[in-house]
Amino acid sequence: MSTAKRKQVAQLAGVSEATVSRVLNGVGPVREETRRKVLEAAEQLGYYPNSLAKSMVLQKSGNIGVFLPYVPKVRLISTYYFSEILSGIGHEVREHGLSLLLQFQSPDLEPAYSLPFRTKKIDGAIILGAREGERELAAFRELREMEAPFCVVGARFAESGFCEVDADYRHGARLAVRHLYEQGYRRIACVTGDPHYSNTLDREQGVHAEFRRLGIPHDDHLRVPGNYSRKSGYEAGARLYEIRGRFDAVFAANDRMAIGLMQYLKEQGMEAGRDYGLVGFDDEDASRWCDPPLTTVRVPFFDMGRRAARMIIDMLNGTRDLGETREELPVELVVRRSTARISSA
Amino acid sequence: MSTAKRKQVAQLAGVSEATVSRVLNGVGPVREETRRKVLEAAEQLGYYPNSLAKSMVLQKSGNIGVFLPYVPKVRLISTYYFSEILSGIGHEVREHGLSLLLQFQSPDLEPAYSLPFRTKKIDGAIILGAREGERELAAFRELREMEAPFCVVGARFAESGFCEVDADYRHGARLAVRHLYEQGYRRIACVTGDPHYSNTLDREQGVHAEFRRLGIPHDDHLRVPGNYSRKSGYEAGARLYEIRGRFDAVFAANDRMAIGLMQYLKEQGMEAGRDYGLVGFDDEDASRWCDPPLTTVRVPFFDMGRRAARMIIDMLNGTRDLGETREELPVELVVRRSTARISSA
DNA sequence: TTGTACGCGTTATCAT
DNA sequence: ATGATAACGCGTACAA
Repeated sequence: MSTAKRKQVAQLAGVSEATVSRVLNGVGPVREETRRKVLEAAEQLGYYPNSLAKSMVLQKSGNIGVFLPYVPKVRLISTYYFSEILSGIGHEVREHGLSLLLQFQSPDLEPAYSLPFRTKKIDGAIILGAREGERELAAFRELREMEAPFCVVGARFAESGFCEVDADYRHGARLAVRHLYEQGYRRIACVTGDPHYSNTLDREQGVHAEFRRLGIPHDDHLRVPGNYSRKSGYEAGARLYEIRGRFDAVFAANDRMAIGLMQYLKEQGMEAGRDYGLVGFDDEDASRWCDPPLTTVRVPFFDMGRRAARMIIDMLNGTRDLGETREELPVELVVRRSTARISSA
Repeated sequence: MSTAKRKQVAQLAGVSEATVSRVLNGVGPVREETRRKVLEAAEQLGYYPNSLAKSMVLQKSGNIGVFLPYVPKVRLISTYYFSEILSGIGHEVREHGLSLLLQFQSPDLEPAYSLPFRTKKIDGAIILGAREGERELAAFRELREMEAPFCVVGARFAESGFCEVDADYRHGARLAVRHLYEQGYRRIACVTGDPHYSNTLDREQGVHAEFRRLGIPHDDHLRVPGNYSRKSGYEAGARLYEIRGRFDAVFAANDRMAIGLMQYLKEQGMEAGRDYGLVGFDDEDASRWCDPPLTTVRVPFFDMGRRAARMIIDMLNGTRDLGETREELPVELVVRRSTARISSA
């Protein structure tokens, strides 16, 4: 392993260690010739500064922690979502010389956000997939009291004062419902998501707000609970099939459920965009190529990641303070064939 | 932020700093009462050891780097693959007190595997999505010369001496072809993947080996190049449709392409499992719920991640040496409806 | 069983 | 423009 220390570079260059640092960090005045000598020596010795020592003296690790929730089936459920956000974070963070330290959450333990801060492993944190509840809240309060820079992505907390980057789910849901309405659908069923996430409620509120605006009466039979898995969508399909006379369209809280539902109904001979309207949420990859392609609401996960990273970076630079900042990125309706206008309207 | 140092704990407990360390690290003999006092003091002060200082003196960062390849559309192409492997790594690494440092590769730059080693940011590395070619090879040789522990996942390098964890693609391809044959298919087309990856060749070799064994003649028209994207599969579908009389089944080098191809042919009225046989590779999520569900070869990405992590951990512990170790995890044929036995065989 | 003292490789301050 | 030197917070011989 390379084992050249600053000391040796200094000796070879015939200068002091301090000068070596100055040259390599580009600080302070340095005679051009000295500079050259140092650079040469460093090059020759294959010297690379030890980032641990650097971190030590600077009192910052240079990493930002990314907390991934424990989902029994991350692998099955939220692949798309997290990959996108992570890519966004990585994209933003790359040029700033920061590193990402992945933090996998443990199953039933309390969320352990503060530990890596306490041990100085991370300077800031981005928290993904936070759920509602007192436990999360307590963990966040702790972070706030420590004045630890952190940003929650994809969740809203009533008692805020936290930094949050989210999408405008409510508006997205309204767009979706409005679109169904404009396509001639009137009896709109709603497959909801896992109630542990704030954005599940957001979507539902959006739906109902738009119902009110459009004068669509509320029908509790048309509300089917799901949990964002494809399976739960499939099962929702089954439940709705039993009352197929009562709905002519479905709003599903995410694409996976929409696709599961579409599949069940297809097995019963009902085709989305022909026998009923169907709109999903997220615009994940599969939505473009399921059959028929799914109308959905595009959520800018990648940008959410970027934005969150940006915020943390700013906080670390002192450019932004840690206080409440809730940002909701806009979503966008993506119209595909699953909501073709019904002829018999 | 928490700011209690070891010194204060020592004072409060009325012992020396060394003793504090001994207690907290559980080394050396310590009188039980001393132990208790120290623990109490630490608790009371909210003391957490500074991992930077610790790393500094131990000369190891405690992180292992995970290199993600630069793929213009990671987001579209390889989500499933990487999520799985990453989860596997995380799962294995969690209990060992190691952290994962994500390393996003830059576009056209040389692979920069060695830098984080040189700067002591990581103690070991897991490299994902390595491509064939002199550049990668040079980068790996450099690591080897540095005696840096690293493990390449999902790739094979002829000049090895590297540590590699991979899947038995060749065997998987043979299983797939054999299955098609057993289902009565005889004229098997082959949609290949991106030739920059070693496992692309592996699969193709497997196919041809099995062709030979079964006495299936080689027909170059039935080989359609793809690049693992769904789009390329769709296009392959178009090409094959033009010569639809000449093939009765398709082996696609991954599921995404298989699904794209299935989609194109469906648009032309050809149904997989009825009008032709279709088998994919990977067993990604979507394969279970496309229509018809796709017969495919399951690749244990999650386990590959675990295994790679395990190897690095062992290397760091000195339990395993850095030399050549190529491990190929077994794959498994998953039969679904896309290869239903043809009736007219 | 416990304390003393040194070193890990930097950055940054203060002289020079 | 450059050189000493003091931290940074911890592990660990070695001494007691």
